[in-house]
Amino acid sequence: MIGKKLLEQTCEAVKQLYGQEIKPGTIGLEITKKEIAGDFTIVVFPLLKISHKSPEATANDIGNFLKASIPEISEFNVIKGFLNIVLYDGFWLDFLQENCLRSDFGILEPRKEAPIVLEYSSPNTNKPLHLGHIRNNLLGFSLSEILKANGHNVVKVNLVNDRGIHICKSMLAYMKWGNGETPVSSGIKGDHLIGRYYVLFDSEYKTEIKQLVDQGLTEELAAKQAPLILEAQEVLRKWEARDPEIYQLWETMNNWAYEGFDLTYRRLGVDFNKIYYESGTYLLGKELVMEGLASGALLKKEDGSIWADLRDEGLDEKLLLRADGTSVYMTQDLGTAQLRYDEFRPSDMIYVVGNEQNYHFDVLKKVLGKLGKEFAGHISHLSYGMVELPMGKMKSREGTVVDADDLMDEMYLTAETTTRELGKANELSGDEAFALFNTIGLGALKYFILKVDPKKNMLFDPKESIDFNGNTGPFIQYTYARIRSLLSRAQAAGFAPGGTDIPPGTSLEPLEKETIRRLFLFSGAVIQAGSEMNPAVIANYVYDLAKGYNQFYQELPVLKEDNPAKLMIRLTITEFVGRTIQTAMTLLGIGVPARM
RNA sequence: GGCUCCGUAGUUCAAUGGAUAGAACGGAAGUUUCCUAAACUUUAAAUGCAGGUUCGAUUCCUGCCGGGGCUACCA
Repeated sequence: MIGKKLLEQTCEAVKQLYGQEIKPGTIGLEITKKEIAGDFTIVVFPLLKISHKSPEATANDIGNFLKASIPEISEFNVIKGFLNIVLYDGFWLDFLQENCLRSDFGILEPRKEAPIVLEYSSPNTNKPLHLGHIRNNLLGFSLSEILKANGHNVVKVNLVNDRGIHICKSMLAYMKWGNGETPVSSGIKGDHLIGRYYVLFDSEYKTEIKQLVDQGLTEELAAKQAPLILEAQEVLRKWEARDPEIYQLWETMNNWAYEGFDLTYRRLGVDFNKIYYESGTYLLGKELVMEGLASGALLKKEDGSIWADLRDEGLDEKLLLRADGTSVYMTQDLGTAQLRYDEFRPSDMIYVVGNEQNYHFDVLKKVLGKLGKEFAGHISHLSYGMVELPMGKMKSREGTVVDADDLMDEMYLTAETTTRELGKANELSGDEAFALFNTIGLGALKYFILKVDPKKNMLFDPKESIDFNGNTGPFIQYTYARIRSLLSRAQAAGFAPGGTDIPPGTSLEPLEKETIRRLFLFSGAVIQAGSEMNPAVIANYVYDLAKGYNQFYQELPVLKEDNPAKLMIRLTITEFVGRTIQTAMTLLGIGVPARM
């Protein structure tokens, strides 16, 4: 509001003073830096060409104009080309009183418009979820919350890769060496049990390759001719032909995986509105490919395989259907996209997928475009960086994968140990303690992942583990718990935050005003996080808010303040900060405890 | 090789082209008869190299050096 007014009036000032129309976008409006007197700063350097005056003179011109036209402005100062504007404390008090009790502060009303379909998670059924999936799931869930807070209607979808050569490998290994083992008989979580057979396949396969190489074959040839891989391919063909025995085993093993995934998802706190299965979409993909072939958009090679030629668009040729008629990853993604479009008529389709698949999504969009799908232009890819370990990339075959379930177990244990060491679990019941350790442990993990810009690779050191002090989830949770504690004391003493008792004309102390200014910035952070598809914006915002409040809390008495007006202002700020921390953490998918 | 992303304190992360490059951890020194010390305060410490555009560059452009990813009839 005030920001918009400042920009508009600055444009008006330029028009009246210098006789030239400019767009608001050409002016830089910022929050004044902490060390400098002021609330908002307008950078006038870009206007010098129009004003033909020095930076100082230009800033003074505009400052005088704004002060005359905007009643909220009490004064201004100029440092070089920076026009620092100071608002009356009354402006900040009004803002505080109007918003402190709103549960929807910073959140936009849902709009009635076509939904955004957001795909995330996308597991393979041949192995359990790991740290990379955790980043994916946390980003996807948080992004959905952020988009909703921006007024969008969001449909969260999961696409399970339940078919393909990878699951056939697990199945083959199970048929050969499984001896009828089940999650119940072994006591192993279903997804982990399947993962074992995938690993087993891989090691046996490697052994075969080595033998063939010893017999004189090249590595490449050996990998193609090893009996196990040929058998796995045969399993895939049988599966596509709906061979009853194979099909039944496939259903059984996939259900093991789903049971395992459900537990992991529930614990992580993520969910979906709809789950797609690749087995249910790849046939539609095949149809689309055949249509594309008929229309001449695609081409068939001599061996019968079908391709998209994207060479004139800067990419290469892309296989869409193998010579034996079986489909590939791209085939089903074409079908899935079409299915989603038909089902939801979305305004946009967002895919949360690692940056190693950037090329895949370039190709997907181009192929859909070639097939004449206008929704191809509404596909966007939230491409996130990899999670690296100190040793480098995670490799399932080398056993350096950080398992999602194990990691959550460790976080829980660390939370428990730390809390007990601090003596803060003594008065809790068993259920309360369990809930608290989960909240803290997961909060630490989630914040650790989400505070990093999604686009960037990030490092995770399992040995160093995740800290609970400093710029962390528990730090923010702790700030919240102290606020809740203070608020319940206030209630007991008969004080109700809300600011009705604040006399007009009350002045604010620097720490009070600074905290209110931080609260003021929340709406902008929500909008920025949404438009950039970046939860880290919210994470960094809420850390800054909590950090600032801790200083406020340390330096200023609230309930022990003698002056009733000051007491009310500080209590109201406390209430407002507590609500905003909770809202922001909800956008990240992180819970906050009433005490810790 | 081609395409692409990334190089910021010892370490992990910030910084719509704007003021003196912010935090946290680790290091050094402090704060508790006071609303929860998982906190707060003080302090040392960084933009890979060389050019260019600009009033102004960590940010944009070029080259170099270093690292990741893709370049599959895997997903």
